Amino acid sequence: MEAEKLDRRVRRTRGLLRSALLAAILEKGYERVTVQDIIDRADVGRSTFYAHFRDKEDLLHYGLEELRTAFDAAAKDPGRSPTLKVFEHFYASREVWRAMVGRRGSETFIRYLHRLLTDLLRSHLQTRVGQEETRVPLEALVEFAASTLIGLGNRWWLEQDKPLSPREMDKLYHRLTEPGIRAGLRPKAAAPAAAASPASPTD
Amino acid sequence: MEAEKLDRRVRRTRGLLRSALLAAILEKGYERVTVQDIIDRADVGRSTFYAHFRDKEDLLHYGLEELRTAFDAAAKDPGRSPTLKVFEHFYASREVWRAMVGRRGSETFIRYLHRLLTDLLRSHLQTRVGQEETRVPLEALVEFAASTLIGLGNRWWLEQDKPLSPREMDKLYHRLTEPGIRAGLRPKAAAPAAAASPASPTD
DNA sequence: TCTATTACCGAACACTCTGTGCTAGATTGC
DNA sequence: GCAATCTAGCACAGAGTGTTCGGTAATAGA
Repeated sequence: MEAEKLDRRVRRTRGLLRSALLAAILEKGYERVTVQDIIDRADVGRSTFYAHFRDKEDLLHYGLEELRTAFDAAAKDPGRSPTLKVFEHFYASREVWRAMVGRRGSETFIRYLHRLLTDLLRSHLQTRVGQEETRVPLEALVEFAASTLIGLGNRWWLEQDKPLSPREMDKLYHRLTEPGIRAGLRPKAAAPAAAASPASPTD
Repeated sequence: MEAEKLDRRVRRTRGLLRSALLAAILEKGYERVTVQDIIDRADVGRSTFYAHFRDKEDLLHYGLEELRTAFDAAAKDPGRSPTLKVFEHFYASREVWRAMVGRRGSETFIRYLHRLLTDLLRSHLQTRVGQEETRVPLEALVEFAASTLIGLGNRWWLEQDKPLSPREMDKLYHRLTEPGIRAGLRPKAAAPAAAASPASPTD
């Protein structure tokens, strides 16, 4: 993307900083990591750090660029379930995700992730529903899908000793969310028979 | 609870600190509030603060005690939907909740809230399902219900200009989650007719 | 009302971290 | 090889944290 034409020293420095951040996160969790930690670990001068990044968060975003592009790609691929792609990402580097989202996780990061996922799911749901006016505001559905994805995916799934495979997880996710989303997406149709009791009419 | 037998000065100080924290949160968001802010606002000595609370977060928890007891009560009342109670709480002080959970919100706090809600929902689901072995691990369902409650309730609902009433919100919540929960709770029964496509042979 | 107890104040202190500025020296691209 | 660019290292001001301590008030209880 832009990684080619840079001075070798710059590539080196940024690379060092990125891995130092990652290592530090794994060790103590993002929130507790300080710029000091990072530059010590990377063995890079203080001023050098600030020559490249505004602060810790800036560096984080830089390190997460590939993630965003991966998600964007997933959103544009209409073929397969975008959530499976997400779960695969989670699974592939679960230690990192655990450190980022779990107990010692990072608020900043979760917020960032949340935004990525809402963007992803919004565009997915939008193509799915077309122009129809949905029974429930689309944004609510997006929020529903996204928070479940993070909650279930990170706060539950990855905390397990022996997590399900991404595919199974995706299946589980859909089993839980699909009915609700379907109900919400459906245009203004027959009497809903509300929620609590009957609940029968899936399709 | 324990508020009776305390020295009047102690009550005063803690009260001042609690409201100072609240005010500061409303103004700049929890994360940006410093101990300095709090004691300035409360006009209380620095050492006094630390005589009562370990840090900012400790004070927050103290200020949230009533919330916990309210939720505990809701959990023990088998009559009505516990989530409605929660939504009513949210609605009653939406400015605060917005400040705590919204844009400038606090992930520390969300984490805390998340725990409260998982406890609440776990006990609710548990009584509901009894001894049956559920199709989906109960913890996953709890997580599903809780993250949806926070996401939908705080990140979407309260951010609206003219939010639905708590009752409507509760209905919406159930419309989205009930089908999934039902599917997950159901013991190992007949062919599910699953979710997305066939997804058949689960186990 | 008196008194022993308890809580508060304020200021100082050591500490950690942040972000900026500057110069001398090393590496790089060409 | 040489000019351009990057890095190291250090010093600095500023903000915040959490602790300590002696003096001063307010309180509870008799």
